[in-house]
Amino acid sequence: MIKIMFAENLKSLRKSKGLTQKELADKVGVDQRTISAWEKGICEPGFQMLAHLCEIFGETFDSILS
Amino acid sequence: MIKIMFAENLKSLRKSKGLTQKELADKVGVDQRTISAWEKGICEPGFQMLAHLCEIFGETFDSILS
DNA sequence: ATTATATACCAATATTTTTGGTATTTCAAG
DNA sequence: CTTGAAATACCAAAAATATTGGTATATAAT
Repeated sequence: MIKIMFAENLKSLRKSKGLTQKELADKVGVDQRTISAWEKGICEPGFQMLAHLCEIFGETFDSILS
Repeated sequence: MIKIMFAENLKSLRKSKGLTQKELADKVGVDQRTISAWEKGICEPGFQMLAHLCEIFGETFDSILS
């Protein structure tokens, strides 16, 4: 059973770009607390939003999910 | 704006394995109509389920989503 | 044509995600 | 230290999305 690493990956990618949760939230059009929830593994975005995040960070689906 | 091809990919992967919606549904533990909805782009599975589907079809996240 | 199997539709339910309001934490400046 | 501002997190309700019960329609084989 594969573990989805999205939460941790998102957090470290965001930090590596020097962005705050609020800044990333604005970029993708959600609230800062949504980013917080994603990073804490409370919930996850849909595919379209995931693609948007991949685009921003220059990552593939595979790298951001595993 | 990237188009997510999940719906079409899922359908063709399922057919390439010679599975019916019901058979795939049983494999992953959902109803046949859920598979139908995924294939018609009405809704989409979560990451864990997506990973399960990738595993079954021997595909990567990238190949199943793009 | 009849039966069996496969897929799709609608509407209600269940579940998940998102946010309003706010609390806590972090951290730099004095 | 203490203060103030920026960053992140918590709770509960709202909003949005996914799933399924009941059933209809379609596809295929005999």
